[in-house]
Amino acid sequence: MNALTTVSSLRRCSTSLLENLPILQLIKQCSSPKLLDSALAAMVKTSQNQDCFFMNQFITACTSFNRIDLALSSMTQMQEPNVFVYNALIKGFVTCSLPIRSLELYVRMLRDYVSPSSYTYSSLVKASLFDRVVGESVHAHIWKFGFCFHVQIQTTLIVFYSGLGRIEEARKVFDEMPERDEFTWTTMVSAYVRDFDMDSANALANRMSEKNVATWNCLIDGYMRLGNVEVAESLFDQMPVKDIITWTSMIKGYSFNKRYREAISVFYKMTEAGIVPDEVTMSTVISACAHLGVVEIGKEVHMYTVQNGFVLDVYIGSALVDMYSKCGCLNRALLVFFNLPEKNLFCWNAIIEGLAAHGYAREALRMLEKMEVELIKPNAVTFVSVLTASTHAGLVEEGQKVYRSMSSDYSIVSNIEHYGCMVALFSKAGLILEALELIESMEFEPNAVIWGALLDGCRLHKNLEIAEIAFKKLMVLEPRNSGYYSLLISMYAGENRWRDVAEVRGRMRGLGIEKLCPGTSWIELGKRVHVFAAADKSHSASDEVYLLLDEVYEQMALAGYVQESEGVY
DNA sequence: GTAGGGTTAG
Repeated sequence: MNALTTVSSLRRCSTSLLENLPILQLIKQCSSPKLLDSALAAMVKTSQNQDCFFMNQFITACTSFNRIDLALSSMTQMQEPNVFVYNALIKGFVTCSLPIRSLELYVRMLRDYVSPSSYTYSSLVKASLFDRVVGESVHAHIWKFGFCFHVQIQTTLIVFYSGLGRIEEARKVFDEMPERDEFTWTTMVSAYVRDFDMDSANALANRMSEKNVATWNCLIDGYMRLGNVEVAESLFDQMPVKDIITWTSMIKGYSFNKRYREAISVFYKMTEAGIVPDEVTMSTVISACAHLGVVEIGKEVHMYTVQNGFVLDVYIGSALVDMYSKCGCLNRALLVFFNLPEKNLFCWNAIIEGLAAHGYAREALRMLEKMEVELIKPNAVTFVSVLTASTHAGLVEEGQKVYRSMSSDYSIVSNIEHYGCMVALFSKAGLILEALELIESMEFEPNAVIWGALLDGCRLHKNLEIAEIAFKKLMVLEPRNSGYYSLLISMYAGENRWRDVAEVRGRMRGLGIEKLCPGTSWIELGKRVHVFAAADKSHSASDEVYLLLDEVYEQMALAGYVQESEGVY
């Protein structure tokens, strides 16, 4: 027997296998989107595609593989689809983010005289979350078909109205319900929390016979979001039962309020209390470490996730990438990034921002290309990173190309940050007029960052004329920022215009503006963070630091670095 | 006989 006959006999064999397998088993065993086609073929062959029970199962399977097209076409072949078939497909459209199509199918269902069930409306309310009028029509139908007292449907309606910010409507639904369960109460409390109305949220929560954990959690989250950490803390202490969401909400809340140390300490307390954290907790903690720049703790937390078998999901993944790159460990960030089993937009943004921050502009640009190849659509944040990197590296053409592709290929509208990047890119490259033109083309008012970038470019390229224009604007926007004065003073001094120097100095004095307070950097040694400023001699720890610094300067000089002393006045 | 549906942490 040659190879060809072996294959064809195998084929025959597998076909008959398919035919003999009970159809339900065949559908349930579909482990890939392709197998759905053979399952359907088998059903059509035996006319089982007319069976509503099987079709319901089949459509559900299609939905899980995102093959809603196949589900629809197979349903169209049916002579008498029943409510189960319609419901499966309506739900399928919602799951596949095609809400309008689910509504169209609903209309067809009514035309076919198939009576909707409560399941139909659960899906439909979800489908109408995007539009007020649609949702209201669905609500009307819910009344018309007698589901106005159905607890679960009414609860979804509360979600619907509160999502549109129509809290009074949501409350009306709540009040009109003849019976409510725990979910209903929590949903309504959560609606008030989302509306930042903690008084109403509290009042309602206190009317519950016993607050459930979800409600407590909801309130904690609300107070944290409003910056009321103390109340959140007291709720946390008061509540009788805490779950993982409670602990994670506290960690998240502290981070939200920039109290990262407390966030990390809650994490340790949680583990000491024997509560096992999950992926959400871990990514939150890692991100707190990133904000603090505490790489040692970050590593410890990273180790913890590895040792305890956490799934390296996109949240933990992007948090780790961000943490390592913010802590200066770009290599580790890259290592984590390339080993991620799944990467979403956030992971890509984290690594691109990391590369950009470390000055690897070309690599950041390459990453953008790679991400496009992997069909992840970049967003506005991605472009800010790439453009910033291009600016720092002076990659004018590349930056411009990326900027153009942002609007033409991705229809992303430039925000003020993108303009800021481009103005800086042009200014730094000496294309001062292009920068000015871009500023004038903006559809919103340029801010101080933009004029500041232009001013800085003018200093670099000695364009006093436009520097004065930028300075004038900056005097309106940020008249008390001493940096701009210093910049202009140094430019006048460079051209020996001492009278102008004196004039600007006089203005500074007149306004009582102090000299620029120096920017600071910090470094983590062991588990302590040390803060440095320019020309800082306060580190009495040892002279070694300064000796090392001298050596660094020397190496830099050897590498061809010329210190820019101009402009220091 | 079918569906697992509404609340809280990214």
